[in-house]
Amino acid sequence: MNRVVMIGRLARDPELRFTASGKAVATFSIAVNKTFSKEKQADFFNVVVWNKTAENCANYLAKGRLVGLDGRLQSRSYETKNGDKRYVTEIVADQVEFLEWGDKNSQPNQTSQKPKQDFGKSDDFNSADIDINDFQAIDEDDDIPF
Amino acid sequence: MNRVVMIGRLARDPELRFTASGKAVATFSIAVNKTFSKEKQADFFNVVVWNKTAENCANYLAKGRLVGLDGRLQSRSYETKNGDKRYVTEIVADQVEFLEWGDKNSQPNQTSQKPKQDFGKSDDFNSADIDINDFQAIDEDDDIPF
Amino acid sequence: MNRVVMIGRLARDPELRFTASGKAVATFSIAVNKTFSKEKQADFFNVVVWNKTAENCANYLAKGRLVGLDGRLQSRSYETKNGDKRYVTEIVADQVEFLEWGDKNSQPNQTSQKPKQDFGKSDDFNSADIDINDFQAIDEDDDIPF
Amino acid sequence: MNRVVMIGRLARDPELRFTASGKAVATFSIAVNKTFSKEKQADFFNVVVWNKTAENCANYLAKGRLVGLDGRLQSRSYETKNGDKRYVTEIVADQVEFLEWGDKNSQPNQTSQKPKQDFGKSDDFNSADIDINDFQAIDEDDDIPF
DNA sequence: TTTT
DNA sequence: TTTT
Repeated sequence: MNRVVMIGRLARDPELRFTASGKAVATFSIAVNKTFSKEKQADFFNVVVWNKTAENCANYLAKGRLVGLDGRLQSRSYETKNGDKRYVTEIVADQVEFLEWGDKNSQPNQTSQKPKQDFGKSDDFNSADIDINDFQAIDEDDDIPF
Repeated sequence: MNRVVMIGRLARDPELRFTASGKAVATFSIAVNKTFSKEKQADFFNVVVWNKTAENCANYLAKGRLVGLDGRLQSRSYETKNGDKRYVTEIVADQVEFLEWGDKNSQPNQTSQKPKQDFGKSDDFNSADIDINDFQAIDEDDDIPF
Repeated sequence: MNRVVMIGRLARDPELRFTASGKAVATFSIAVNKTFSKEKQADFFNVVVWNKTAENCANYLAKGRLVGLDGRLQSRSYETKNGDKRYVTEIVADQVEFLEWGDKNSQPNQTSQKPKQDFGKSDDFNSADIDINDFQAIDEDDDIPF
Repeated sequence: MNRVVMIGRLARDPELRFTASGKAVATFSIAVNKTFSKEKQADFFNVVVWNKTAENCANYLAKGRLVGLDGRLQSRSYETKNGDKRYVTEIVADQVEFLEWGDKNSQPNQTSQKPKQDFGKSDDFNSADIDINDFQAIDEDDDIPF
């Protein structure tokens, strides 16, 4: 069991890439305000999203937008250029709920018309077709993942 | 909102320290088996526990024991000796459920007599008395947190 | 371990009551859209909130508002007037995140000025001062809880 | 977003049934100890599990066994024989982690040999092939669901 | 490397 | 007894 649930704001625009096998991956980072602090501090986490949900994030999210995430935590290691191993902990979200709407470049507007399909709750996530090695494939071309 | 829930095994014995203000902090790392993999792979995460729960973890947990964790995710940055900033993401558990019992040095034994108090579900966690700066206090004396 | 996390809309205005010992309790129900359905169906759940968070809900939430909930699930039984036992499962939320703002009677408006204090993340929830019998106290005066 | 995570013990043996379309459904109830109580009280919840995970539960779980659940909360209504509507809230678990092993009739034994496949983390759950009407199909033949 |  |  490994479950992570968050509400936070994108700290930067999502970045969309594709694995060797053609799968979409979006990455972004999210700012989650700390509960127990008066002075507005936040925690920042890296988020990875796959498949159709990744494309929806790339098309409909932008820096500053509020989202709900449901997924799992993942640890990954990679080599720096000077050869040392670095460890990264990131959220792999299988559901991204859009809490503010608008297209990528407009101002967030919650009362704006949503697209016909509900992109916020992507039901196209199919755990069966996830290849755990796809992310390594990305690392081959592009060695600093974040 | 920021919630993390996991079941996994301690990858090393808990380490107990105390902040300047006398608060107990235990740290350990946890191995969580990946769901979608035949070859037994795991994700490893760092865990921080405070107060009485920290002491219970130090007294009753050891490498290999199975635990359930309920808490939040936290990001923290620290300086390496050569002055660059490094980012760490860790789980701050406010509840640790012991799923295998026995004292620190014995073999895990689930049917063994539990201690009179239920240490697994520590109800002494009081969010009000957490000082967000305590962890910095630790960093002053001891600069590589994990 | 017992954890529930949801995002949904209030299906009715919150109702605020006080226990014999003077503690505030708010109850409302929440509609959560089902993920795997084209025809917009929802699940409806009863929610209970205590203390200052209860008062904030009563003051700042209304039917239709979007909220994030973090809490636990609780089962409770009560007697009907004709003497049979009925079982209820409800969410006891210790954190309510307001995802749309405005006062109780205005239209939700996300870009509206928030109150100075952050009511959405109530940090006044103190598990230590919850008396598990308070809810029974309510039931004495008022025997159909929802 | 709708997420429920629990650790608890089966309060009765799982019951296995099949929908009209041949899908397996297991139902059982789970006892989860309340965190804030000295006198061992528990909350009881109904749990529904589908497909291969349902069959694994029926084969490997029994009253008293400890499990971790990860799923969502669902509300459902049904008619009593005398025609009034009754509302039920239950957990639909898409992952069941077996925390004590042994076959259905033996004593739980955590150190016993696990089956070759890991039944505890069922990776055969495929959201795409869930038919939201299957449960109604059950209700037709068998009108008191629990 | 950070959001309202 | 139900929300957008």
